[in-house]
Amino acid sequence: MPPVLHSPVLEALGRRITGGELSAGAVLTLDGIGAEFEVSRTVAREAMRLLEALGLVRSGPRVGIVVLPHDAWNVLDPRVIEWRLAGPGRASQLRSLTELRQAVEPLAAACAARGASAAVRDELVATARRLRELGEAGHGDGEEFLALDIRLHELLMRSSGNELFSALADVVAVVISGRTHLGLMPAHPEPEALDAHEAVALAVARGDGAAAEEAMARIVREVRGALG
Amino acid sequence: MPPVLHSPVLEALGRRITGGELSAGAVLTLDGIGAEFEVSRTVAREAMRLLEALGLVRSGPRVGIVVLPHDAWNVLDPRVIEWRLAGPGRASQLRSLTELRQAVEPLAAACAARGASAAVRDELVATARRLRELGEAGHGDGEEFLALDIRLHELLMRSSGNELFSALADVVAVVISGRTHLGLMPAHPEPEALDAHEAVALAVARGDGAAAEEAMARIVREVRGALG
DNA sequence: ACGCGTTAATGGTGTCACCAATGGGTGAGG
DNA sequence: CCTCACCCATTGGTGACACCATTAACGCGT
Repeated sequence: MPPVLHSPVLEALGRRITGGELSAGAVLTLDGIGAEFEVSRTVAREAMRLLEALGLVRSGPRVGIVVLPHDAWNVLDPRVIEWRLAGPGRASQLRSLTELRQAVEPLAAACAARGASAAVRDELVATARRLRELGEAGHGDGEEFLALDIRLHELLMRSSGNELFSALADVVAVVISGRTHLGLMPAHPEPEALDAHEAVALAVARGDGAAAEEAMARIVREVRGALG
Repeated sequence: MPPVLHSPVLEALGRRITGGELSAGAVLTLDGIGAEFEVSRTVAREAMRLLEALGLVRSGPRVGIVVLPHDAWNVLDPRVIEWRLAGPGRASQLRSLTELRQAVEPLAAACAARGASAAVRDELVATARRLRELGEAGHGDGEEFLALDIRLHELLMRSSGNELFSALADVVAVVISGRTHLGLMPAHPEPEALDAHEAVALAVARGDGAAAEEAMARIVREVRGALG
């Protein structure tokens, strides 16, 4: 709760490495980190341990802390994802993530059609309806549209009954958020996109897994198309 | 590798929490950990930080280290997955993971059909062929069959051209391995399963993404059916 | 000049003692 | 019985220290 995070160090170093500012093979030392961020060795060590757990660095005696090549990174960790989305290469990262969405979200929607609670079904159709209103009014790039879009996808993932899909809800949220904050979202969304969102909600509401899966596939395909 | 891990503490605590031995709300203290594992407070703190990064615990002054409910866990982290597969609830975990495979692997196979190198295509068909031989000879539950099965799926994921799918290759490997080591693998695999594996390999070899996706979907559907 | 064993410097690993901050439990007072 | 202020257990963070693996430099012999 106290956002007083003991590790702005981790944040800075993580972004620096994932952003390519520190490329593979670069070497850091605890003293260097401590000096730059004006922290003690202990907290530098803790930040380093976290970085190590994320697969970004590896440390050894006499060697210091060496930055690992990107194929050793824990690319599925939310922190790494966010850092990479904030740095250069965000386009490529966005493509990879969208491909993952393409794989997961349709199935998640199908599962949600089987397992969602009544309250969730209601909120889904209400959200989709409001989404259509905002989209047709030309606010497809606004904050409220964004929040509702995220909410709808999050509801679907979390209601899938699969904790792994639930965990990916955060990732999807970051991706959606990233898309509009990078200015890739049109003020007037494609009508078929709005149709598809409503179709997913309605399909889940009536428990039609196949239809939900198909409609969600349409959504993600459209998103993917928009990225090239 | 420096598997010379300074933190058997993390292993032990992680398994204890994910296994339910320490349920949500349980409280630990650094001194307690230090005393039990005979380590200093510093290393106990580092282990705790890692646990915290995995979403297993939360720590605060005067509060100690409280175990978080399972829906706060970082269920997509390989370590958490492995711990949970080793403890009770492995059946449920296996179901969730298989559902994830069902979502990801078909698309990954389709991508691999577009992006795999010539060497990979060759190895894929060779592996599938050997797999059939072993399966028909009644060694479907043997170690060599397992290794080849893992190798085939790993090749597909890693050749997908998507680093996120690559990262999931480890997970898939653990799942496949878990299935046979838990005795859920028949000595004589279903002929259609062998057919499907060969079909995937051949489809990828000739660059037919749609066929690869369909065949892989058949494989995973069969696996899922075997779990109930 | 080259190869190889020995030695020294480097920098992480782990421990300890210490102080600051915090927030939940406790008990006094209304 | 409820409120609220205080206390202190426990984490957060610092600095100094010993230890030791690894690397690089050195020196010796050929």
